[in-house]
Amino acid sequence: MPEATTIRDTVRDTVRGVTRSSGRGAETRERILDAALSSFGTIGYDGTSLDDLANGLGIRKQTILYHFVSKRGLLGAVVDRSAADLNAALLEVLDGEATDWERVEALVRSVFRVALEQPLLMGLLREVSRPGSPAAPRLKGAMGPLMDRAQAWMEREMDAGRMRRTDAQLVLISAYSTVVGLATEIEVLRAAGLEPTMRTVATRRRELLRFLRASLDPQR
Amino acid sequence: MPEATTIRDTVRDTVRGVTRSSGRGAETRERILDAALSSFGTIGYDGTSLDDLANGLGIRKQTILYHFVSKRGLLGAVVDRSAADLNAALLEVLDGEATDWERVEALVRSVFRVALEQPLLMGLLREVSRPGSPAAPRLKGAMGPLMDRAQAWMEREMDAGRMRRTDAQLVLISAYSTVVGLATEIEVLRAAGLEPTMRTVATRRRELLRFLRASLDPQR
DNA sequence: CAGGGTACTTACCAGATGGTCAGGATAAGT
DNA sequence: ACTTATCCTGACCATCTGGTAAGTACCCTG
Repeated sequence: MPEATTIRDTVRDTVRGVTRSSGRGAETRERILDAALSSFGTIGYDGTSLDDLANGLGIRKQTILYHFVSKRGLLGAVVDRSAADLNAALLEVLDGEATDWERVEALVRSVFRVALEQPLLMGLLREVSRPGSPAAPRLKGAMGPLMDRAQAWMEREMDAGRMRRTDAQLVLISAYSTVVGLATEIEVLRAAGLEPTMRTVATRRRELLRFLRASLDPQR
Repeated sequence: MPEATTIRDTVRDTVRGVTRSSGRGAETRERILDAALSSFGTIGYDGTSLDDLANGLGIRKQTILYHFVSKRGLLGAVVDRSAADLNAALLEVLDGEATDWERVEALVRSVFRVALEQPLLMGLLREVSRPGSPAAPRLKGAMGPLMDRAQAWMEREMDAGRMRRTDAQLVLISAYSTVVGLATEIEVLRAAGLEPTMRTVATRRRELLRFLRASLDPQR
């Protein structure tokens, strides 16, 4: 479509103007990350083309490559930033004053809040937790320390008798995949023409909490 | 890599011999479907190239296109066959003599058995239940009738007072995404270096049954 | 044995993809 | 005014993509 050139240039110049008037450089980087997260999380990594991504932003593909070196680099950066977001949400709780079961509940609520506020992030998580995903090791690297910390905390609780003794890692993975499954469920609901309600999510959360309680609560 | 030609030709001729000596035609079709299921289910539709698929089978890409016309056609055929497998497993139960709650339990067990025996199928399900997947409508078309039938049965049960009155479709979707989530969990477990045990799966199944019981059992 | 259908292949292609390279514009430092 | 670093772009490219066209080898049937 050759006649689109005018429009494209207009868009580009507009964006340019905006970019230039406010802070430089870093802003473009963030916009690329946002768009990439959205695209990776919905149509997937392989389904995302740098050209399309750039066009959607009124930018040339080379700009993306300038900031992130390669498509993989972009994926890595997206994963890193998303993992950092998740980390921040969880650390807030882990550093909070809630203890014992309250803390577990606070963690679950925190994760579900993130899942609701940033559905794109869940989409990315699902895309990335696929076997053979090029970013799987990256995610593991970014989320691993937090997982280790959570696991260590759980094991301390077990030693102190405040938690029932089980395989902490297994429980964590179960919880993780429940949350990712929630993302799947929401998408399937949408595909079936049903808008996901608060009730669906709340049900899942209640289930997860019950599962955790059954696994961890020493009283039961 | 020009020197690979010799090897490739050798492979091709060997395969040719095998193909020709035993049953013809239809066998190749099935082999392609198997490989495609595996590839779509793991690295995804976009990540799968017809050339790679063909090379893995010692076949030319055009053979695939001969049998399935296009890449989409191949995906459609894979989805159809997989849906037929699932349908068969479920119909066996739906046509069986189990009634009421026993039937629900039998259905769940049946699905989990399929999930364990054919993990690839679960991978495909996950790939396909992604929003915007090119095969989503196809899957809906293939599985829809069964879902409708299950839903209708549930509503009859509700009318008869043998099931608690709830949104049947919602419950079905919940159950569906639990199973797909199971696939995710198994994969994440593998990524974490843990072999999924029978216990993990059994736990999930128990949870799903409890959820269903809580939703459907009129006694509770 | 001629003819037609089936299964598969070689040869080829247009378009898209990720990526390279050599700049151009702008702001900041000297 | 000159340099330098940052940010972004146009031109270009090798490779891979799904897909088409034109065969070839084989089997079955009349």
